[in-house]
Amino acid sequence: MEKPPKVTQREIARIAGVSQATVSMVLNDREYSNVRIPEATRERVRRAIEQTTYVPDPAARRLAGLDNKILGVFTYEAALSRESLDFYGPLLHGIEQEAERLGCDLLFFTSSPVEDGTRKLFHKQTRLRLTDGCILLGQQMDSAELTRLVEEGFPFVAVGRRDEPGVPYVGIDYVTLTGDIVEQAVALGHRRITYAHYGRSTPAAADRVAGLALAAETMLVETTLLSTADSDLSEVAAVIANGTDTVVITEDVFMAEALAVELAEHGKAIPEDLSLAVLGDVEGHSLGGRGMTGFQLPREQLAAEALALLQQLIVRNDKARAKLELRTMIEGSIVAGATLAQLKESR
Amino acid sequence: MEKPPKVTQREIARIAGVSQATVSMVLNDREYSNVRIPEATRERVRRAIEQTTYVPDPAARRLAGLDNKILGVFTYEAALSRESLDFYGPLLHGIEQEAERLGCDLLFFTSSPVEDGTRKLFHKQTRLRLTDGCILLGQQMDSAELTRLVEEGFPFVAVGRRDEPGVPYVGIDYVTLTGDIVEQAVALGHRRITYAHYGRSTPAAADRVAGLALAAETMLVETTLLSTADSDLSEVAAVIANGTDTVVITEDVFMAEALAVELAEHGKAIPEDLSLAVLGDVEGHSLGGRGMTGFQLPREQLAAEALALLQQLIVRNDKARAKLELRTMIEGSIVAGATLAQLKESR
DNA sequence: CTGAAAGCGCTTACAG
DNA sequence: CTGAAAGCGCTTACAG
Repeated sequence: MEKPPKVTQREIARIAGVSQATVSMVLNDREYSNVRIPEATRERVRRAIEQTTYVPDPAARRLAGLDNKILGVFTYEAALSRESLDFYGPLLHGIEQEAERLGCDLLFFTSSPVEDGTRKLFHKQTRLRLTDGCILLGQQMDSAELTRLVEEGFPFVAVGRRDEPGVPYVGIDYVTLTGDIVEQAVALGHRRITYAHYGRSTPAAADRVAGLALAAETMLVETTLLSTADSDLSEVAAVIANGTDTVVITEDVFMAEALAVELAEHGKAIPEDLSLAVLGDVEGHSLGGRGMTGFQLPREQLAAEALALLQQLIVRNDKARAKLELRTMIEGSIVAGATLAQLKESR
Repeated sequence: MEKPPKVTQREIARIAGVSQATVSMVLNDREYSNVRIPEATRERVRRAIEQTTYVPDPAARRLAGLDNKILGVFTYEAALSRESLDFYGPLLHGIEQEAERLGCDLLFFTSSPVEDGTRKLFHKQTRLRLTDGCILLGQQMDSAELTRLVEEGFPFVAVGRRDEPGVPYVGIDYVTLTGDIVEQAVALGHRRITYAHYGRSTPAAADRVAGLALAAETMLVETTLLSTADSDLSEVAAVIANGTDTVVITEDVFMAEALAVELAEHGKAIPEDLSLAVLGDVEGHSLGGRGMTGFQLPREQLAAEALALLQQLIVRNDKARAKLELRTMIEGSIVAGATLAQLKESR
C-alpha cells in the first residue's frame, strides 16, 4: 500500500500551466493588489482540480493565517457518557445544528487531562490553537483559564453566565424564572418556602439564590435555605418534614426526586402535604405520575446562540467586534406541573 | 484588546539562549544523528517554557509531518440529535472514552455537505487531512469514498462490517446472533418463521438474512421474508396475521413495536398468538410490560475497539501494520426476553 | 495580468 | 554538542 503522493497546489499549477500562487487565488476567489485573473485561467485551474483529488491542506491554511472553519468544544467533564448526555445532549445538538449551518467542523477536546476532577483546557499539548474559536460548557469552569482566554484575545463563548470580566457568554435568566416560581407559589396561597440546594458557587446557583431573595423581599415570603453541602439529604428532609414551610423548592430535578422519596418516609406526600417546585429543567420527569412544576429551558437555542456569537467574534474585525453584544441572557419558561398546588389549610 | 504576540519556539529559544531547533528537540524528547542535549540545557528550555504561555502550534506540527493526536469522527447523518443519539450515543461514548485514554482529541465533520440524504466525506473543504485518521459511522456508507480512502492509504476504520476490499472494520457478528435466535425458536417448538425487514442493502442487513438462511437450512425451518420496502407495514402485518408462521422476527426494535400494534388490530397478541424476536438491540425496550427477545449489542466496546485499531494503524509503520488484524467481528449476546414463547399447539 | 519569494511555526536532516 | 537551513503546503504581499 504505497501512498500516492498527496496532490498539492503545485501539482494543480503544473497541470493548468499557471503558478502555484494563481491556484491559491482562484481557490480563495481572492485578488490582491489590483490583480485580476481572467475567467479562462480560472476555468483551467478549476478543471485541473476536478481531474485530481486535490483538497487544500487545512494545517497549511491555518499556518498561513486563514480561518479553519473549526470550532472547539470544551466540556469540563466527559460529555458523551450516558449520564452526561442528559445534560449535554440538548446543548450538543444545538451546537451540531448551528455548526452544520455555519459550515464548521467541531473539535472536542477529549484529550484534556483531568486535574481535581475537571479537565484542563490549557496543557502542554492543547489543540486549542487549531480552532478558530471555542465554546465552553460545564458547571465548573476555571476562572484562571477564562481570564487567560480573555487576555490572549482568543475568541470564545461560555455557555452560562460568568462573573469574570470580559468573558462573552450566553446564559439563562434564572433570576427571573425563580421569581416566577415564587410568584406562582404565592398566588396559590403559600408564604413560607424552603429552598434545598447543593451549596455550589457557580453563577447559575448564585442567580437562583438571588432570584429567590429578590422575590422573597418583593412578595413578603419567608424563605429557608438548606444546603446538602452542610447536611445530607435525609437531614434536609427531616428539617422540612418537621417544619412549617409549605413549599419546598429544589435546585434540580434529581434532588427533587430523591427528596420526595425521603419526605414520603416522613409521611409527607406531594403535593397533598407539601408542594414542590424545581429551579431546573423538568422536561420528561414526573413524580408519581404527576408532572413536575419547574422550568423548561431552551438548551438547544442556548447552545446555538452561543455558537452564532462565537462565529461573529471570529469573523468580525476589531472595530465591528466592539459593537457586538457579548453577553446575552435568554428566557426560559415555567412548566406549570402538578407538584405545586393550592395551599389547603394553614398548618 | 490587542492580542499579545503568540509565543513560539523562537521566543523560548531566545529566553533560554539556545537555538530554536534545540527547543524543538527538547520538547519532543528526540535526538537526531548522534545529537545529545545535556540535561542542563534541557532544564533551561523547560524553565523558559514554564515562564511563558507557550503551547506548540498543532497546525505547524502537522504540516511538518507529525501526528496531531486528532482523530476524525465521520457520521453519515447528524449524530447528536435526539433521535440519532439513541443509536449513536453508546458508540460516541465508547469513542470518547477511548480517545480520552489515548490522549486524542476528536474532530466531528459536522460541516460535510448533505447530498442525496447522506453527508459527503470528501468535499472542497474537507478537514479530513487535519486528522491522523478517521472513524466512520453510519448505515449508508459510500462505497466510492471508502475505496478512495483505501487507495490514498489514509488511516481509517469503519464501524460495522463492509464488503469493499481493504476496508478495515470492527463489526458485529449478526450471522451467529441470528442463528442463535432461530435456535431458540426451534427449541421452543417453532418451525415456521417470518422475517420482516427493511429491504436495505447494508452488510449488516445482508448478514441477518444470511444468518437466517443458514439457520433455516441447518435446522430445517421454513422462513418467509417480507420487506417493508415492497409493501407497507400494515400489509406485512396482514400477511403475518393470516398466515401460519408462528414466529415473527423483525430487523429492529422500532419495527417490532410498530408491527405489534398492527398485529393487535388483527387480534393477534404477543406472545400468546405469535412469538416475536428482534435482530437488533432491545435494551430498555419492552412490549406491553414484557421484555423483548433480541440482542444485546456491545456498542461501546465496538466503538472503543474501532478507535484502538485506528490508533494502531496510525502509529505503526508499514511493516508492523501488515501484521495487524484489519477486520474484527465481535460477539453480541441474546436477551432471552418474554416475547419469544413456547409454541402452544399446532395451528 | 503572472511568477518568484517571503513567511506562518514547526521538524529534521546536515554542517560546524 | 549547537546552529543555520530546508521543507511541509499554504497565503499574500511585491516585482516583473
